[in-house]
Formats: sequence, structure tokens, C-alpha cells
Amino acid sequence: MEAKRMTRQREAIFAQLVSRSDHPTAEEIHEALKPDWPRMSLATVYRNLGQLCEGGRAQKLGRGAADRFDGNAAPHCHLTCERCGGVFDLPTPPADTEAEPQAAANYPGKITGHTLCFFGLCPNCLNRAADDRASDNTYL
Amino acid sequence: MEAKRMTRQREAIFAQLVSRSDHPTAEEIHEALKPDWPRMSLATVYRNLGQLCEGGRAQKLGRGAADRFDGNAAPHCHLTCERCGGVFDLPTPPADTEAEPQAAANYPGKITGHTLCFFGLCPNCLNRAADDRASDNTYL
DNA sequence: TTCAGTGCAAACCGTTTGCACTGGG
DNA sequence: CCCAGTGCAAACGGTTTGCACTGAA
Repeated sequence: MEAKRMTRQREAIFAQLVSRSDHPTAEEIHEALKPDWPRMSLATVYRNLGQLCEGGRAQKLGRGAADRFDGNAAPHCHLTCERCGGVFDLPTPPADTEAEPQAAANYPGKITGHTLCFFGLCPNCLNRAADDRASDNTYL
Repeated sequence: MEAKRMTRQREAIFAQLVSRSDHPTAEEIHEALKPDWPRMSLATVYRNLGQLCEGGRAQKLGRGAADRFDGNAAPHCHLTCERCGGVFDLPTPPADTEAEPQAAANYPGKITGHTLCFFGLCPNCLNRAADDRASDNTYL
């Protein structure tokens, strides 16, 4: 499929990423590498991070798209469609009352709340996916 | 409680927000209101959405900050610190094997996975919060 | 040698802000 | 009347892209 070259920069970026317990932004990585790589471009960091994510060696947290707003202020579960990028309410969010105390038990910070974030396909895209399967299977 | 003025624009924006089952972006709302409000500025949409969120009448989904990357590609739980904005791994993510099938049960889409998203204070900020309480409580 | 990857700078896109004007209270 | 809210345009910050150059295979 892809014939990726392993460059020193890519190694350095990946090394930086796995060596850190925080989850740095591209800019933070760029900054951290500056001493050793004074000429490395921020664009290179972005390109390599993107490629690492594509290759399944890293993941991007949050979704880089535009902010979405919800008229229902109560916390509830959402499904993010991996195909169209839309966000949808989940009808009956299963109450998971155990998760929070469980997670809080051995964490030295303070947990004030949580949400379940589901991902998959929205009803619409699920149907379209079925259609595609019948003919051509080129996603994306 | 709020000494906010209720303008026609704010009404329209809020109405639009609650009437929609998707979770529109500011731009989508702006676009949707264009027929009735050809002169409404996108900035007005943003300002009102922000204010509605502040007032607890709406919520912003996702976090508008910069993308963060994780060298651990396996899905696991994160805590987003409400104070410093950092993202941290949670040590023992409680396996909630029931959530997914439960949510999938009565959803016409397809659920392929989920994560627990916790929010609260990271250990560092928790300590700093305690310090502040002792002297001055001006956050931010 | 060759083309994927790089550095740089400009473009992009979503969001925020400064400013003078408007209209709700 | 007065100030919160508005429209507009410019600024901003994070991310992406076009282009000529470089270096891994």
C-alpha cells in the first residue's frame, strides 16, 4: 500500500509522542523538539502526526472539526458518525453510575463528571454504506 | 438571574438550536437563519451561542482547543482538566462492557466503539486549587 | 537516482475582537 | 437615555497546502 520512508524527523516526533504522558498538541511537540531540531517545521510535525494516526500508531484526541452546539444543556450521550462527521443524540443513554467512582478511586486528581462518547455510523450513513457495499466499496 | 437582554436575534438562534436534532455548528445556524435574518452576522451567532452556554441553556460539544495527540493508539479513557485544559490518561479505565450493546440496542445506526470522557481536575491543578483556596480564590 | 518527505511562507477556516451604531429596558 | 447587543471587518490561532529543495532507499 504505502511505501513510507522512515525519516529522522518522523522518528523524533513519534519518540516524543510516546515518551510523554501528557497528550501534547502539535505545537507542543514542535516546541519540545526545537533544541534538537531547530529547523524542523511545524508543518512537518502536523504531516507526521497525521501520518502516524493514519498508520494506527497514534490517535488524535477530540475532533478537529468546527465546534458543535447542543440546545439540550443536560449532559447526555452522543454518537459521532465516522462517515459524515455528524453528531447525534443517543436515545437511551445507559446510566453507568459505577464508572466515575471506579475511575476516581485510584486517581490523584478530582473527577467531576463524565460522558460516554460513542462512534460509529449514523442511521443515514449506515444505509448508504449498505448501498455502497452492493456496488463499490471505496469509503472516503 | 441574568440581566441579559432578550433580543430577537438571540431568540432566533436559540429557537434554531433547540428545534434541530442535529448539533449544528455556528456556521450552520448562521446559514439556517439567513433567509429570515439576511443581515445577521456570524459573530452574533458565536456571541449568542457562547452566552447561551454560559447561561446553561446550551452546551458546546467537543473542546474548541488545539488538537491533541496520543502515542497510544488503543482506545482508552482520558480526563480533561477543566482548569489547565490538559488531557491525561486515567490509570485503570473501568471496562464498561454493557454500555455499547445497551446503547446499540435501540439505535438504528451502527455503534463501533466508545470512550469514557471524564472531566475534572488533574492532580496538579487539584493541588493548586487547594492552595488558592487558602489565600486568594481568583481563578483564571 | 528518484520520489517521499522537508522547510518555508502563504493560504485557509473557524473563532474572536475592536469599533461605531442600534434598540431593548 | 444608556449600555448590552449588533453588524462589519479585521485580527487571531491552529491547521493545511504549494513549491522548490533534500535525503532515504
